[in-house]
Amino acid sequence: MASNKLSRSFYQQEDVVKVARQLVGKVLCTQIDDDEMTSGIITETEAYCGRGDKACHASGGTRTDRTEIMYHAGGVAYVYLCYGIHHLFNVVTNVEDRADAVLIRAIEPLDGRELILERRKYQKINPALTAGPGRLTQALSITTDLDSTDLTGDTIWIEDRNVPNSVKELASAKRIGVEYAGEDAKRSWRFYPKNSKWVSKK
DNA sequence: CATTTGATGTTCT
DNA sequence: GAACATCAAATGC
Repeated sequence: MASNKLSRSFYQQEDVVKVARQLVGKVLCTQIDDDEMTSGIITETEAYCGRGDKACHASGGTRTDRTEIMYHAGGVAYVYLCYGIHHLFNVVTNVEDRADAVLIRAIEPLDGRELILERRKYQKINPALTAGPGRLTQALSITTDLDSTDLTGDTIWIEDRNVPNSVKELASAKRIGVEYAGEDAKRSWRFYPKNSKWVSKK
């Protein structure tokens, strides 16, 4: 069966907010070492724009060792450590030097559910398992080791399986945890399916 | 229930 | 030394 893996041209679209919308309902997959493949339906995203968005790590065109990968052409992973504990996964978008990215905040488990439960030390499947940016990376075994990984490769990738969520009505809201960004904190650049349980916060 | 707090490490000033 | 795109456990109603 041919896989509908998202192509480089999908990630290189110029409107990062549009990409964030389109990613809801797509399927994020990881194949780590010799583990079984794990995946989940993306249920929550946030857009970060390199130009004119104070909430973005690369706002104002600042380049540091950490943010350098955000200036890469779209289609690579940006993974960083948050609060010393959590690995947060972003998709770099747009063409080279724009530094746009989409943060994946929540998924609904699909493939490899038993392995996901094991990684999270959970007994049952419920939203607390994978709804939250630090939770889903643990579930899919995404760490900063995977920073800069090419999303068209065989370690982390995103597929379009035309799952029902992809046609649900989307809700939007302010981004989480960016109060420091002043006026930019008010932008409604967070997206999730209306009525979905697999969302970190309403 | 809601709210607070402690854990934890890298980056940047 | 402060800040940080968070989470889970503990405490307060």
